[in-house]
Amino acid sequence: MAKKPYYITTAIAYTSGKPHIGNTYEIVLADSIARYRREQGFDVRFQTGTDEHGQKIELKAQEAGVTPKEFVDGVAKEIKRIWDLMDTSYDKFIRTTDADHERQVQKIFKKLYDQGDIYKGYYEGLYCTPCESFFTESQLVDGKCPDCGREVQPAKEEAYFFRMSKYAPRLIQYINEHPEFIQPVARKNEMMNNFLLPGLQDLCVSRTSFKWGVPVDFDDKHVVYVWLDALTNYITGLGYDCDGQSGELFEKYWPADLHLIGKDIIRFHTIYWPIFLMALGLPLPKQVFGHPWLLQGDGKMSKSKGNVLYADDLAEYFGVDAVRYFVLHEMPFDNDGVISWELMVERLNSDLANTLGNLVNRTISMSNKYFGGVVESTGVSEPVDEELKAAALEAVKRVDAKMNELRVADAISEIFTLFKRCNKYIDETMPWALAKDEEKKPRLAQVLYNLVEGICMGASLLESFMPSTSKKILEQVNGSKRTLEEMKSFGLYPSGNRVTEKPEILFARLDLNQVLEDVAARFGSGDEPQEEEEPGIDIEAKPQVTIDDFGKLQFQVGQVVACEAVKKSKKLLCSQVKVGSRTLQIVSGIKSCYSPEEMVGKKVMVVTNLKPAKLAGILSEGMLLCAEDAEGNLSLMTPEKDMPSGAEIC
RNA sequence: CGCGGGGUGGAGCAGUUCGGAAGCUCGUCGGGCUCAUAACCCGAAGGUCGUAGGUUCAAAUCCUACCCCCGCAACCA
Repeated sequence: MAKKPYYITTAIAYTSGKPHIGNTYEIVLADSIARYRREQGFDVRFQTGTDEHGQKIELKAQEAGVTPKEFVDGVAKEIKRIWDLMDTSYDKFIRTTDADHERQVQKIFKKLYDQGDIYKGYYEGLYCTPCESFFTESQLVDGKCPDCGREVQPAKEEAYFFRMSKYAPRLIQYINEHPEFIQPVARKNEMMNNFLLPGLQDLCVSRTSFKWGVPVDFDDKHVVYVWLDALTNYITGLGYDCDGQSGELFEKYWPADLHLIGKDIIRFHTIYWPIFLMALGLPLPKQVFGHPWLLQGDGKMSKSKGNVLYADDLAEYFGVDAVRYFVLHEMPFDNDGVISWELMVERLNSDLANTLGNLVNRTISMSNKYFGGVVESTGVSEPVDEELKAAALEAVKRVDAKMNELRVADAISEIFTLFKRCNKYIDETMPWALAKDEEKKPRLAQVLYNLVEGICMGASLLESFMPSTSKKILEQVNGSKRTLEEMKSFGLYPSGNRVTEKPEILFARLDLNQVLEDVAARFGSGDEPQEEEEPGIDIEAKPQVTIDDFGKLQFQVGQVVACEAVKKSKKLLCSQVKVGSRTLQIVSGIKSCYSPEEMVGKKVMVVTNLKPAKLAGILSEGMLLCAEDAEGNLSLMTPEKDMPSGAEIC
């Protein structure tokens, strides 16, 4: 019987920088699903890759002083390295700069244009010529350019648009008829109510403002903008050809069974992507799962304790499988998960070292101690054996059920429930007591056999999530990896097999305080500022100015006489600042670091000749000067000795 | 009234769709055991389920109002 195809994709990673643990989570999650589907007997194709075009990359490359292509080559290589390090079993790593992808994007664009779904129009807005940027009415500050403060003119930029509205009714119908299409279901209403039902806007699918993209081949001023380029990777990666010359892979694997993406881009995958596909006359993917995010600890402890987490750093510290376990286990199904050093150490010690590692270790030790490593089934059973057996068989079913719902974290928990049951079984049967009585040796043998069997089944189930750990355990107990089919029965371990003589510690316990010290030493300065080696921060350099330029600015000491939070704003405080005989109203984005109460009475450094502007609807007549560190912490500049309000700073 | 997510024992979470005895993991405390990685097993303490109303025989769950936290958007002059 031919295997059923199963096509799973991750979102392609944007090559603007090194992926952190949150990005890595997605590929590991996809990998565990892909591996499990293979277990279930599907012919799986698993695709991931990188999204490499766009203005941001053009800029980043410029800053780095390399060509965009050189820039993305470097980042893509890094991303691939991390995906490989994490032991992910993808079949295809597509890059949007791949020649065949680019060519196909052009053809698709042309086809959609020819059939009237894409039309040339104008992107209208208010344009600031020096900044080369469009703004909407609401973005303007005081009717001026928010970046430079100059006048803006209504202007049009030529652009191609996709006629979304044409397909909206069909999509609405599709979504209603396929309740499983958008996962988790809660997101479905969000999409319907916010975008589809109010009426879809046509989507701008080209840009002329930057060059780093797939050129529109019949109009070379334009490059294809983001979504038509990025989303189509799912089909171009299979060798789709819109002239009907698609390859075998495409015929076999499309439509995709699962697009695994972050919840932030659900809209693009459940609205624009299906509509593009409809326009191409292709079937829609069966399911889009917008997974939640993995957050890094709480904001406060973040960077100072080295909280910018990268998969490779973590893997080096904990091991690849431990990191896979952390991200898979900490991520609930539809809520954001948290990851922090404390939590990782807790999981490592309690689940991986204590429950699993120690179970394997003690079982092998006993086999060696009592039977020279030989594991034999003697058939001397007791009722308690049935409970262990049931737990093992039950675990297989439960894992399967959870995986079919994509509840990966729950599936792993089921496996660990089995390991815990094994530990309990040891206490119930007390092998060390049996060992004291020569007549009970056959019973003792059976107990150990049952344990080894339970471990084999657990280890086999673990393969999708922690592949190398699974392998290591099976090697140590000298068992073979079971298929799901084989795991319908308990007792397949070959009686008389010999376990390893020296069990290797699978996961060593770590001391939390030691870890935190290491982390502080490695990644950050820790809580106590280390005077001798404060790294300092570099910021983007601005062009040199003359003394005359400088002279245009007026700085004075001011005293805050009143201060209140600006309503409807999360960052702004509005202060009344006495400068000499004047009182200026100044709005500043410092609410995160200063309360209105503590502001009152402070002597501060003020730019007093700045042209007034409105912020959040409130007039601001100056600017309070602050120092800002890399984490966004602010410190007001105040005179080192007491100075009267109005004193000039020069 | 910008959009969205969330508030459940010390920590992290499940449970809320479709009301029906507050659960899991970790931590703490007590006990057991000694094969094992100071591990494993058992037990206990600990919660006004954000607040205030309402519906109901019954509310963590449904309704109303409000408070707080977190992302994003917009202003961070």
